[in-house]
Amino acid sequence: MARLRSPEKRNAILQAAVKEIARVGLGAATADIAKGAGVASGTLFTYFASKEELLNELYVELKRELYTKVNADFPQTGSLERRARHIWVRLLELWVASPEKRKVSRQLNVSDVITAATRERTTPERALIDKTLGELAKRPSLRGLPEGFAGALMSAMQEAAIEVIANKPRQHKALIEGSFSFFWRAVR
Amino acid sequence: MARLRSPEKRNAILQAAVKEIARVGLGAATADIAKGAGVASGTLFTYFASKEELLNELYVELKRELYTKVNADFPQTGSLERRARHIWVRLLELWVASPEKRKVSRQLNVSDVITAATRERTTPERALIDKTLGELAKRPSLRGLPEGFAGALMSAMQEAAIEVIANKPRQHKALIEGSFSFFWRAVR
Amino acid sequence: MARLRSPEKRNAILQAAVKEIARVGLGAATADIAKGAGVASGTLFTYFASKEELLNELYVELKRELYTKVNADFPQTGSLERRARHIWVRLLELWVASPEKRKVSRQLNVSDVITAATRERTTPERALIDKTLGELAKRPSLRGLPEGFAGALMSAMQEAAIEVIANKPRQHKALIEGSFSFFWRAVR
Amino acid sequence: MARLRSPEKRNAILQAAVKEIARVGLGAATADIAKGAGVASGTLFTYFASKEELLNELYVELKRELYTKVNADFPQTGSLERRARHIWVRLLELWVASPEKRKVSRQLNVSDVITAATRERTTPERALIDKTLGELAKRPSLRGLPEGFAGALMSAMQEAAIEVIANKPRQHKALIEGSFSFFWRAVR
DNA sequence: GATGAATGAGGTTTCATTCAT
DNA sequence: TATGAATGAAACCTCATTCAT
Repeated sequence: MARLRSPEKRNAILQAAVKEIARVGLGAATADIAKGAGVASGTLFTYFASKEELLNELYVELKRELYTKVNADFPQTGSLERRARHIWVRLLELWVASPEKRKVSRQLNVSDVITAATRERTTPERALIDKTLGELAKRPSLRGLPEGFAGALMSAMQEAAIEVIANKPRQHKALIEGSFSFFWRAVR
Repeated sequence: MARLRSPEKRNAILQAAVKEIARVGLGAATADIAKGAGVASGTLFTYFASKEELLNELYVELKRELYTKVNADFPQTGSLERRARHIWVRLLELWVASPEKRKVSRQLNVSDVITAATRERTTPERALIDKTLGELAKRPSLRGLPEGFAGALMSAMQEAAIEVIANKPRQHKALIEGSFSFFWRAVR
Repeated sequence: MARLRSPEKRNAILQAAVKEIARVGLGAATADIAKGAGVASGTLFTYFASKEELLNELYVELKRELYTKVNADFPQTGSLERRARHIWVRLLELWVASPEKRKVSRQLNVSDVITAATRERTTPERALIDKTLGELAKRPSLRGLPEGFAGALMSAMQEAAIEVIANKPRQHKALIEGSFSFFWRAVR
Repeated sequence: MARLRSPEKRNAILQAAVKEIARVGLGAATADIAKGAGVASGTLFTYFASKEELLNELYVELKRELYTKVNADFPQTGSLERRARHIWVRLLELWVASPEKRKVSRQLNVSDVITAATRERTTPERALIDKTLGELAKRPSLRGLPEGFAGALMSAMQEAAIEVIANKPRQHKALIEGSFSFFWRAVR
């Protein structure tokens, strides 16, 4: 048997990609990513057929990690507010903890490299979030606005929050709570 | 940059940059932008010292155009709601009308090419908007949250709105109004 | 190269090489050839020390197969014409039957990968053919022209014939016969 | 006005391509070709959009040069034999004079890089040759054999001749004449 | 000032070959 | 022996920028 493709190496490449892209943008050279991962430049392409594929896999990995952590100890039987707060708090905490990953996520989001198929791959992990968002969308405050608005809204408001929180990391706990209060005031 | 010979040519280049960047991202080749503007590839560099400068100038130009149109017939003596609605409606209308410009703005925003100095250059034109946002920030609903949150919030919620409106261009008037109602409900 | 474990695997690699080279030229990747042969990419190098060696072995194999089939039921005691016709017909039939092999042979012939030593390795199998060609060269029509011309001539005229026959596979029997008549008219 | 694309540079690249391809085959690196032509590696691509295009242009250039020289002082009113001999002699003389070009031509011919469209581009220059070949094809010796056979035949027999002549450059005049005699004996 | 050919570093990707398993 | 991941040198091509015209 030959050496097997190791998940460690794959992860090292993905991590190095986060670092490099956070530093120089999506134009990050695959050679630099490989070097950052401690593998030869060609090795990257045994794990990802092309830079495009690497970027798409990175997107999935980043989202999955996020959603997995949100899903852990999710208060499924809790009130709508409790569930919404859980999502809000978890996501913001994660973003505060890994600003690089958030930065990369944003770059991937606005670029056109991420295919629709790739985006779909993350839907299973989003089930709990989507269900909560769905309930939110039926609230009187959002009725009449198109489906999808609730989700876009939450993301957007979190973006706003994180932007501000990033500048005041000391108070992040309070700001996360405060921003949720505002959000909840709006949608409830 | 020295004084420029032909503002028309400069504008042609900026317009072509919007088209190209909307099409292929920030990696757009300066040669293609020049061709799109109907000038020689070298000419671009007599108007902009480097691609980086072109991008920064484009950012300023885009923001200025936006703010200028918001400032026109701004209801300075109107109520806070009236002024907030004016800003909301104008910005969303402009984005609906020029999706390419919005796409490019977003790309420029998340990338690191735009310097702090460049961002500051747009503050004068933002005076009326900032004043209104400042008043908004003092509302009870936003009190306790850091300065800047109101602005970030508005942008964010508009992002959410535009995302949804872009898919239903027919109903854009109603959706702009509906999304403002929601926004106002939250902050008032 | 040491003695080889599995002649089947060796043959599979050579066959796959024919397929791949016919498809994409001499630049065919060894990894693709290995895959086509159903072996691992590294395995190829236990049978052939290098790609160059593989190509040289392939050349020999192709020629040997050709000559072996020509030598089978060779009319050794027949007239010069009979023997010449036998060679002519057999070779053209084989080429018609395996266009891929012929294509590969041609590519190998014009490239510089095939060494003189390799070419020499096929001489034993060419004995009958060379003897016939030698007799041909002594004909009045070819006298005065250098040794080797007869052989080059036959190959060349067959090339011309096959080129045309390839486009009319239905009539190949008649065309093989017709082209031989012409050839014989020339040299007899 | 900027520097204009210079035919000299284009020719230098084509010549360098001949040298390099004759030396190492069609796998010749574009960078080496550029260096051989005394231009920067990128410059090659302002004259030829891709290596493929370079190869196709090279094919045309090589054929045109050949045919132009054959067409010069072509004995249009001469007998069929005279015209055939003219073609035969001229082509072989040119091949003897430029073995590198002939080698490259052969490589291009057997590879699949040359498109049908490219081949067609050389037909105008082939008019005189084709007309002569057409008359040849109507000779009793070739009647019954498909159209195109005469041309393929001449090329092929010349290939055979050149193969032999290349080894005896001293006697090339005599061998060219001798080989034509043989050819003519066959078709007349 | 305007032009666009020239430059060459740098980008992604391929591939023959090696070698740990 | 067989495997296929790992390697890194090239390969082709792009592109921001310069500069002769």
